[in-house]
Amino acid sequence: MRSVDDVTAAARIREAALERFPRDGFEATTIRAIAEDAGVSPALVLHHFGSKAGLRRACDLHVVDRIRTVKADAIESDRLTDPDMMATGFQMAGPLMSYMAWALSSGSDTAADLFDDLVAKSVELLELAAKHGSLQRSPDPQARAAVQLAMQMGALVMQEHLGRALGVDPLSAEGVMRISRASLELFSGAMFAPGRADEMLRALDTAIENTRKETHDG
Amino acid sequence: MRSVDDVTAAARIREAALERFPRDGFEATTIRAIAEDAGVSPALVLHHFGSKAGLRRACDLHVVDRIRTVKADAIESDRLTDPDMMATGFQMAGPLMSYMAWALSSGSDTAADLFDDLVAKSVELLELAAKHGSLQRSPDPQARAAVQLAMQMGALVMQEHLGRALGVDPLSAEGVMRISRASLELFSGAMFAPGRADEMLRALDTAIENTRKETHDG
DNA sequence: GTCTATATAATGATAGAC
DNA sequence: GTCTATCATTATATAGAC
Repeated sequence: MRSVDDVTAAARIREAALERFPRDGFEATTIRAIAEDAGVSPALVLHHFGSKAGLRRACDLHVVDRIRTVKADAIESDRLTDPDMMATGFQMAGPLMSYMAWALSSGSDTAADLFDDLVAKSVELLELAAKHGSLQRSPDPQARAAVQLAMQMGALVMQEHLGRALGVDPLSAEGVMRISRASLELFSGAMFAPGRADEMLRALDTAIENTRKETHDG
Repeated sequence: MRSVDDVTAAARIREAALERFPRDGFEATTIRAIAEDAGVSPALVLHHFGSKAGLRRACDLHVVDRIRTVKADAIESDRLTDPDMMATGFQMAGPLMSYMAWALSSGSDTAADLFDDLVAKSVELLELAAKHGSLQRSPDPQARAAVQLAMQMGALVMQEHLGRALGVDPLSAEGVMRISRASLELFSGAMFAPGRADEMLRALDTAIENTRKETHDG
């Protein structure tokens, strides 16, 4: 029999750290504070995780592992509709993704590995969707996937500011809706006057081509 | 007569902090390290800025002030073409914007104020562009502007991962080009099959409408 | 597994000479 | 304005009892 508060001390410690690290930062978070949150002594934290760095590594691994599972399930079960993909960062595994975004922003190797894997997976899936005809191929699929993921994760890091600028809790139903809608609108090209986007894209491609020539000449 | 390295000690200290804070984090950066970078004693850092927090505040204010100036100039001189707006975070004031992105991600009030101002300014400019016909109005301009800015700033925070995933220095000419192009492609709707984006947008609007009804009923 | 007590090290900050 | 020397605090981490 195991109630909500009756998990092992190690798990409680990890959960406390999972909440504190992103909110206060790694250095600013003290073992003492985590111990108090978890209702244990500071020494027990070290006993279970060896060091503060060890605790962080355990948190990183835990989150990354759960995200991998969730993603694998989503892909398996074909629950990977496109609108979901856009809003995925703000829904579903909200806290999980928030931690992941923080981990990325503060230099976690474990999170970096997952980032690379997610980009690779996204490139694969995009290629699949292109074959199926629901999405269009990019001339630089790697860059498109990486930039999109960076933007999603980045927006997650900016949650606080997003919420304040919009006057809503970004994780509330209304917040998620407005942010999802705005994301989709941005990614749909609805912002541009018809034809304008393509025109700009071509201009940029020309500029890129010129740069490449210069590089090869010089 | 004033050579590059012969600026005032206070300025050297500030520049060192400007580089260290985003790279190592505020807490992880020691006054001693900054002092060494600037070639002065730790005590002089405190003498000029009062405290570590004071030094950070000085950095925040300095960066925010310079960004405000740059933005104002850009608007004044009409150098605010749309492709520039997209890539703005990665070009021009690269280091400036990188610091700003870090400041936002680590809870700077000063940076938060600028964020809000930039969103407001963007809403204004977008409305102007809509009148002029080069951009289209959004049903939720505030959300669109805020999400776009959050994504740009967020991508900046993710620079390191972007660079690694792409195999290029994200601030090199090639890196900026590829990232800019991918951004533009994403924001142009080129990813979606024709009609698909509008369809999804309508579906989301219906969902939002339903949520709103439920909220008013319940 | 969990605690109390403590060692050790590093940091922000101060005092005061020059 | 700039330094040297030092204080006071606080943090991680360890030792060892229960």
